[in-house]
Amino acid sequence: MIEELKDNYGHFFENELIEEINQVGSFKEVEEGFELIRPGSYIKTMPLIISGAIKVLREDSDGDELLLYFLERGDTCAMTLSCCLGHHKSEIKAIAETYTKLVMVPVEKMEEWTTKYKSWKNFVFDSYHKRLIEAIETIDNIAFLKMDDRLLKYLKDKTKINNDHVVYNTHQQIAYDLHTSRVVISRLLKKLENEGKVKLNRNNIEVINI
Amino acid sequence: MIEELKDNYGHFFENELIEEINQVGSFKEVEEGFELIRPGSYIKTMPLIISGAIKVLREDSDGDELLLYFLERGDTCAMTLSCCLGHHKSEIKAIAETYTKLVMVPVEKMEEWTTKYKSWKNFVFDSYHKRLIEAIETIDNIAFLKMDDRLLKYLKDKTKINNDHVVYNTHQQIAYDLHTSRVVISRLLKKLENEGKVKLNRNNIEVINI
DNA sequence: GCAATGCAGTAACATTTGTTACAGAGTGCT
DNA sequence: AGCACTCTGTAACAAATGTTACTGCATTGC
Repeated sequence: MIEELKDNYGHFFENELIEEINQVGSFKEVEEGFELIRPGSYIKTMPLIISGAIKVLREDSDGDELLLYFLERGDTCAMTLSCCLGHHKSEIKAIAETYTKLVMVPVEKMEEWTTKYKSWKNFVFDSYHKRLIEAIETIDNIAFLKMDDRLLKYLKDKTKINNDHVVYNTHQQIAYDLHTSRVVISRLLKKLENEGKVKLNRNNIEVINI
Repeated sequence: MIEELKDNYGHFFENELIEEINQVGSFKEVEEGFELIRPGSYIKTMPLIISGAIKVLREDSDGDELLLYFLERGDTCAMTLSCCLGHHKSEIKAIAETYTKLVMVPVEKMEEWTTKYKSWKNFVFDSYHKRLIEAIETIDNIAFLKMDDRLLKYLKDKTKINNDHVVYNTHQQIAYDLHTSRVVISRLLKKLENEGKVKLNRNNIEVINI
């Protein structure tokens, strides 16, 4: 585990901190679709992502969903951070987007380290900043973009995150993430296909040129 | 100034910190409508709000606006925080919603204090958490609510922030905040009036029962 | 092979939101 | 009073999005 920590967090963290993470953290591998965080739960460990990707969703009281953003290697979940440090409930849901490797760090340590290691404190501040920016970007998208542009952006993000120009999703799944209906997504995808930007297959979408 | 600091931040901060804020901070009073932060600018001082309210907006490249949230007594601007600590550009615009009293703290101190005072570090973490939550609530509103509910929520927030059941705004101003058109707001307000929830006057809206 | 199931395509329609245009009422100024 | 200006109300229309219903195709399991 220590090698993977060094590779992914070595430029942020001092060696001592890496060693400490290695001692108290537990290594975890999860399959695609694994639910890491459910809304309303209290969180006792914090994930540091080694590889893979996690998608973070907002869920409203009716169970309607909306994709907030993706987390990647080197990221951590700011909501978990603030839940741990502030002892609040989770407001979000996190699901493994791909097969993902994580190191889980217990809450108590996190707080201790914000005093002990400057690099950890900065990492925490930086994570907050990034998540705040991403939340605001999500607001931009919903508020200023129409559904066709949001769909395009979604496809772009997916291909980037998964490093694959084919998006293995049904129209229904995309509709959930963007909080709209399957019919709307099918309609817009068809339009994109006619424009030569994607090729539609069963259960996947080839992104050609966007 | 020190009395006002003690009254508003005394429960968070140690006396020494209060004293230090008093020494290095500068007191500032701004009129309603004063632009505190403009997007793209670098920020060199951080505001602590003593009294009044500030509205924080997102602006897109076309100059379209969207209200993100209000800040009140005891709050600070998380975006300023992260801009200062991370030395990024501002992504938002902040305007005094009412006559507002502030203490402006220079950036250098802010960073120093995160190490020196535990209460300051926690205040910073807590501010981040609150802003992240509010950004996510804004996402909820835009994504899950229709315009009529968003308008209702806006009126509620305004009456609360200004502590006045009359909202002194033109329909056009509300339309800017909610990123829609004046006609839409007029239409929906008329509907609310017919439902007995508001009373419409020239340049103001009496909130009756929402 | 055949039934059951899930997925995608499409039409027809409803609703919500945005746009344009214009009228009238209130306000402030001279 | 007369004028310019801003604000609000309203109609008529356009566009975007959401809903329902039905079709056929591919896959799976029997």
